Amino acid sequence: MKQETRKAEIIKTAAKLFKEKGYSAVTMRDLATAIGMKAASLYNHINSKQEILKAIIITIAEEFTRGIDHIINSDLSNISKLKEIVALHVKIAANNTNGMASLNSDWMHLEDQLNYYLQLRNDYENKILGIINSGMESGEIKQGNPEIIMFSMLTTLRSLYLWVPKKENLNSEALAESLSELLIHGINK
Amino acid sequence: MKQETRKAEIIKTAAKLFKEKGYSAVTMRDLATAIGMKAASLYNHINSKQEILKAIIITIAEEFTRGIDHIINSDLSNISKLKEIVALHVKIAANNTNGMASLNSDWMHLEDQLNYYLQLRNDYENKILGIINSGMESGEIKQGNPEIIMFSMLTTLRSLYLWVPKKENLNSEALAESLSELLIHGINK
DNA sequence: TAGCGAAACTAACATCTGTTAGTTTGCATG
DNA sequence: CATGCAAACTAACAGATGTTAGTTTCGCTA
Repeated sequence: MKQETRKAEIIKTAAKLFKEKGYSAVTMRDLATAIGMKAASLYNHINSKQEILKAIIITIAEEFTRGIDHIINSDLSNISKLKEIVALHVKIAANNTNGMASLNSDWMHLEDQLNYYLQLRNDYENKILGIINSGMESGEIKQGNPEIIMFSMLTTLRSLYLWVPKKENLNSEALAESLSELLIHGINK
Repeated sequence: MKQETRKAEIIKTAAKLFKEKGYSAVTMRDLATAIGMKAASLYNHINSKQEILKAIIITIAEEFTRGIDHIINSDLSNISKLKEIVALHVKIAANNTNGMASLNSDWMHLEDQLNYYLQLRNDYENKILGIINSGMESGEIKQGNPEIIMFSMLTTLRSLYLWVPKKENLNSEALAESLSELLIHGINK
């Protein structure tokens, strides 16, 4: 097996540029320059611009899927499951800030993989909804509109990539703890 | 004064397309086709693609600025001010769903107006931070990291445009009420 | 040392892009 | 009916874009 380092470098650099300007506004010449080569040389390592986007987004989406399946299959309480979801998002956002930006903002530019991505996202949201509903039935969670709760929680978590890199002094565990506390108990004294 | 309807239609249609694919991926030919004219004809009404983006984003950003200044200058409690901010976001998101998408996702493609936009956004965030800090001092709000609270609240509110249009049966007042309750008191029973 | 292969390069392509110039159309007013 | 003007059109531009073809470079192994 050859070293995949060059391909990995291309994908990593692309994710950084996609975060700054979005997929459509980043050209293959931009990407090549950022790496220090000519655009045509990129094609020794990748097949298309689209393939780069797919590698970035699908990798993370599948990571989320594996994460939530593990949480769902645990025997934690519903509130604890939600806390684990917060921790999952904090961890992925911390490890792959740039990729998360593409997942959030450039998924609509997926071509062949668009339907697959949408399916993963839909399944993910339904699993969270299931936990919230179950928590309401068991009395752990206040009655309310489960979709509003999921929306609020998930948009906060999905936007973590914007915010995590600014706070390097705060470690992941502490951030996950603060966020869980906030989302579950609110701000009211 | 001539009728501004054609220009307004161009900006409104552009906002819709920008929401779907992002500023960079929407061409002037796409926009013209969506309206039912040729690309060159657009220039009888607008000066550049960039001007359209500016019209969309700066209009909303200034609306937020006016809104928060009004709230800040009221004599409401800090918690009530936060509730008013929620209502402000719900109202703007409901009235201008497509424009909010550009504000959130395409602000970095502003050229001349980029610094002005960033200044408005920064001022806005600092005003919210001021309310949260003041609420902690007065004992209305639990001690905690004010930036995490603001981040969580603001990312939820900024993403409302993704979600409001799906829930046409829910009116703005009810949504604002539910969201306030959720953000302030959390989900814990 | 010869030569093989990976990975860089130059050159070019066909198409798309924002925008301008110049022309035509058709309605409202004299 | 004549005419003036807003707003549409066609044609074209100069440059950017993703990608391919063919060539060169250079370190490793036989």
